[in-house]
Amino acid sequence: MSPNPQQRRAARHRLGTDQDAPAARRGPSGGRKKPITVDAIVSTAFGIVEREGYPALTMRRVAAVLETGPSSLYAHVVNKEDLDELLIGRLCAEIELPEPDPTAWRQQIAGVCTQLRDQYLRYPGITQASFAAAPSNLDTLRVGEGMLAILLAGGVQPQAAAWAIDSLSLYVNAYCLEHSMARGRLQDGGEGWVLSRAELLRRFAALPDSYPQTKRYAAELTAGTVHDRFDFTLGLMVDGLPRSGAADT
Amino acid sequence: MSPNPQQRRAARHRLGTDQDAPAARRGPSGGRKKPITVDAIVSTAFGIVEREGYPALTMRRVAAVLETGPSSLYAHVVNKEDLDELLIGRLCAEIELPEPDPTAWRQQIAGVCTQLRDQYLRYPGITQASFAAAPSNLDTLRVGEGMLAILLAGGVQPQAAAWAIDSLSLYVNAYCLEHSMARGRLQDGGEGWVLSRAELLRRFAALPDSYPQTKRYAAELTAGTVHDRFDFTLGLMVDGLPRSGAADT
DNA sequence: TCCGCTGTAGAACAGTGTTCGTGTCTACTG
DNA sequence: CAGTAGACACGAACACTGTTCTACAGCGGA
Repeated sequence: MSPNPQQRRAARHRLGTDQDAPAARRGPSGGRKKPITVDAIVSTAFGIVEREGYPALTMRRVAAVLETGPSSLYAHVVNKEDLDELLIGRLCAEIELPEPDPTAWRQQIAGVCTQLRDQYLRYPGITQASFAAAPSNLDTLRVGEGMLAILLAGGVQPQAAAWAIDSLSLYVNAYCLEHSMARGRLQDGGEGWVLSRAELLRRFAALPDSYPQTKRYAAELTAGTVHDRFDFTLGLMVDGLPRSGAADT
Repeated sequence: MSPNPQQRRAARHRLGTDQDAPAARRGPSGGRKKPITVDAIVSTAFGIVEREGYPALTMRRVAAVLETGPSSLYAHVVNKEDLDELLIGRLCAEIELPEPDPTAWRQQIAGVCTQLRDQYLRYPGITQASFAAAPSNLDTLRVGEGMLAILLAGGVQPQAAAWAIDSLSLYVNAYCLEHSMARGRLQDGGEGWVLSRAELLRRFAALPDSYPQTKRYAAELTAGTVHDRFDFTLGLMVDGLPRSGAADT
């Protein structure tokens, strides 16, 4: 048997109970010291993204690290899209989901989101892969399940909880995407659109008078760490959720 | 004088009051019926995105529509990134900003967000450009100014208003990006990850027992139009904003 | 008239993802 | 033990992408 990458990928989306069937790797071929496996590909891919950012993650780059040609990867991976999916799968698999505690559901849901954020930011730009990936992956569904459990334990109405998970995931993704984009813009170009706070304030002050509010509240607009904004928005979304009773914290 | 594209782009970010200086186009060169202008480039780019989606927007494609070679574009546009910026600039310029009405600030802010959403969705995938673009564009700042004015008129605390604008813009972008990604996934592949609601329900039902909440609340998770979710999240973010008094609507 | 300048192109370069055909080796089979 | 089937690896190539270099056209001013 030993499935093609296509079959393997389809299995990852079939959402069945079949447990991945290690397929009893035949003998590793020939003179290679280390045979090429899906896991090895994903690991080196993570290394590249962590060191050089997501745009540097090309098939050729991965192949080069593995000391082979690009075509060799296609025996284990359907696509670059497939590789992306594997990446975010492994990333989601490392998220720790707490046992739902009705008295601490806010902290718990924020904790999961923060974990996601930190994982995404650790591999800058990888959120692009997350946006492109279909949401029917088992690993991503696992964290969705965890978040749903937390919200339900907190007494959030099921419909609101379901939609809120979507919104939260989407926001975390977008936040990290923007973050990594800004970072990327910093380190290459650097021709002056480094956006330090002082610089931003100066620019806002130089705006024409048709931007009165922006000029007046420039301080507020540029205030806070980026992570302050993250916490603020999370609070906004979580605190507004309709609950069906239960005591508040 | 007649500025290079580089200078023109820098001017767009300088945020000064200088009014773009039409630069009195010298004679259009030679045998062309229609000379290539920045505006023509942007317009054809919009056409391509509207018809074929953002991934089809390549320099060569634009040049081909203009019946010329790719290199001709670089006399008017610094980069593809620059072209992207011009696109989202024009897109933002077409957003209508209402006169702030303290009694209708919720509807007004939702209206602006919905306008943005519909513009983005009209040109599928163009949000990618929006994420990549630097936020120091005059046109994008204009809608930021408008949103800020609405929120302040509604009595929202300045700091919260400032941060909320960021969050809202980010969410609208992310929503549209996800939407267009899903749309794109539909029309190419189509090998079965069409995610109709019935199909999703079937898949959730087939999940292993380690996903109890997802299985139980599959109906809620798949409920609602995509736009219902949009409205829900907007409400979540807007209703939670701290106000400094003023009567509620 | 001539010079210079601006805008238009063609060809080419360095990348990208992906596929085809071919080799090479292991592991099972007769 | 010999032989074959099949998985694996790989080099070369294709069709793209953004971008740059170079030369060419025609109009302005001197």
